[in-house]
Amino acid sequence: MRKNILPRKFYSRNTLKVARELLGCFLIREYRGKIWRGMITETEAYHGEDDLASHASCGRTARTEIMYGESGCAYVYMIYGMYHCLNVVTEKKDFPAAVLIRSAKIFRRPTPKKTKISDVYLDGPGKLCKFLKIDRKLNKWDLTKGEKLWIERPAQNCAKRNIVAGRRIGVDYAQHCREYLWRFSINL
DNA sequence: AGATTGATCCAT
DNA sequence: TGGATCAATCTG
Repeated sequence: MRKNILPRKFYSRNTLKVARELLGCFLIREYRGKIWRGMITETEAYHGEDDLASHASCGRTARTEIMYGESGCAYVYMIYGMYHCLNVVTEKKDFPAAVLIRSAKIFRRPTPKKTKISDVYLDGPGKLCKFLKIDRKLNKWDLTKGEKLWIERPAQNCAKRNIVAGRRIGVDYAQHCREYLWRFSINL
């Protein structure tokens, strides 16, 4: 049981590689006795202090400290006063980086079982967190523990097929970094 | 294109 | 302590 949890060494690598390989992985949320399970379909990489789109571009603060911390932990922040965004910390300790989980397809029934109830496609980090009851209480949560919130390996590796790369969303202020093709998605 | 909404950060 | 800023979403 739960032997497919992504280990810390998965996260403790190059952020772009992690962002690509998270596509097709299963995001799992356990909350008040219920378990939601879904496939990650869209991610964005935020990598290093040189990345002007990253919160870490201004260095260490109380808020960004988590991005410098142990990989495999959640970085959850509130944005625009209304929404939360879920990120997973990557790279070695003291290098600030994370992958934003933007979209996922949430299964409303166990995967193999055919059902008339449609799955939920959560396109957008705010909607994703709202549906999965993810807020700042999960900031700094260790995703390798396999409790409350974790990620499991995909049935098949999507990294080598069907990945679309594009500009990151909402980072027009980030000068030349806005051009980076650091957003990755797979078509369902 | 505008309104919403609150944590964060830094200059007072 | 005040105000500008913001990796979003919905409405029209």
